[in-house]
Amino acid sequence: MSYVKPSIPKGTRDFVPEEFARRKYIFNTIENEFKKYGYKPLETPSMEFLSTLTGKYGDEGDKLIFKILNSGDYLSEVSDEELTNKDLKSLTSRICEKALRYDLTVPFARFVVQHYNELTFPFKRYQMQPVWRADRPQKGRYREFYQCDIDVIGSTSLLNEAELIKISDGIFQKLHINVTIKLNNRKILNGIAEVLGENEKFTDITVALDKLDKVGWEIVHSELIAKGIKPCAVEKIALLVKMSESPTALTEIAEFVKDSEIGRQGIEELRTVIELTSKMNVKSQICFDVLLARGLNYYTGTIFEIAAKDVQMGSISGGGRYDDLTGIFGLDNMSGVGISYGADRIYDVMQMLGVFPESLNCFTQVLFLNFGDREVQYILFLAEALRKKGISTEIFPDNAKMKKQMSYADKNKIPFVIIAGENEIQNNVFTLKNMTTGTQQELSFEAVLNIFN
RNA sequence: GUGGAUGUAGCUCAGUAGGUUAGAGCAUCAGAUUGUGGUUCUGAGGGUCGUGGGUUCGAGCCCCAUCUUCCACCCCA
Repeated sequence: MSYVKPSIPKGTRDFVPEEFARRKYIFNTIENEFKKYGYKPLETPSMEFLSTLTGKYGDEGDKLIFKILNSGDYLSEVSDEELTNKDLKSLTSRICEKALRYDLTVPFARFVVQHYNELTFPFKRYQMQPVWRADRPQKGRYREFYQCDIDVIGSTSLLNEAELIKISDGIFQKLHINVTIKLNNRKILNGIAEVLGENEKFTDITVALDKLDKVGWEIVHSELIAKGIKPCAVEKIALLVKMSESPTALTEIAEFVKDSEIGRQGIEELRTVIELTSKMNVKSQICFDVLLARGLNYYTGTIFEIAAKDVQMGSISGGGRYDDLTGIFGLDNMSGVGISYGADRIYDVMQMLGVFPESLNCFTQVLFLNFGDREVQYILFLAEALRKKGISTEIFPDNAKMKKQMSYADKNKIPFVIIAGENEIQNNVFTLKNMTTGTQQELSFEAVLNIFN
């Protein structure tokens, strides 16, 4: 008989009960914080039309979208000519009309436009669902992973930005992760490009600068030259890099872009956001970083990125303001701002830091040992009474050896075991054993219930 | 998509220069202990050495391909 070796696709994972509990803890913490600020839940389907997703994430992003083959005879409409030409772009659009979502923001934009008439603006929503990327997996990078997004759309107020920072701060405080919240504004970057006289090379410059801390100035320098940036502009960029490390970076950059209208606007916005958060009792470190660019090309204003301080891991959170994401679906003047938390990376970080509460390993509170049919009759009422009080209670299903049953309790980290055999029935009591201390006592029905108050 | 490493029991790994029946620890199961787990002792089960080819009298070890996982780049959560 032949069988397939059980395995799952690259970059996907099973979550065992203990992992699930820890993940749930992260989701709950995040969700509670979202709710506090009046964000409402939303879920969208795993798949969207491929046309909804393509063109939103840049060329690199488009390549990473998982496509879904049409059902049925999906080649019947395709001509032999198209097949032999092997033009992937036109061919995939013919045989794949659906794709797995790549993030939660674009489906959200689609949702807002589609349900425009039913929504009240500003609309605040949160969404915690898996997304899929055909990336090559590595540390902190999966092909299926969960994002927790909040967005507010239909408001240009910078109070939203400040609130998102405060929410992030609250979440990471609760999860015991020390973070740096990096802040920048796309308008400042636009202003810089304008001042440099390199408007059309804007993306090239920001992308090159974004990896400065990783690869160093030498490599960034040669990349800028290679992209055809004028030498005098490259010199100014070098100056900019120096400024970025200065404690008075904001003032210096403000001076640098003072001749650019949009640049000044960016500085103004950034100052407002920082001013607002300063009154919100934010504990995490907030820092302005001109070099922060972020790839997703729909951002137009504030951009955020959050990284854990004490461990080596890519950013665990990122987001920004987008002025025209709904435009592509036919709805203009709908500015939004949002941030996305990567649950899986947060999990990895917490695991490395060892900051998960110990209590998450405990599922069942009480285990009744099983000594046979008559004894089970005797414990049924107590088990029911405990469950009624909300205590997770198990009755061992088989009349197995006591050693096996005790061992089951031990392995499952069940803190209490109730032993009720012939002796207990005769005296109308229950023996309650505390598995942590190893002590046990005989108690009446009511006395047991009182212990679990 | 580019470059580099990796793959031996459920897990972590040994495996000497290619040579008979591939090992250990942990985990699992059973017993020591017929109403007491976590410690200890004894024993047992479990591997077509990632997969497919090739070289060789002979391959876990050498060669090729392929897949997996990991790391860096690209990009990102």
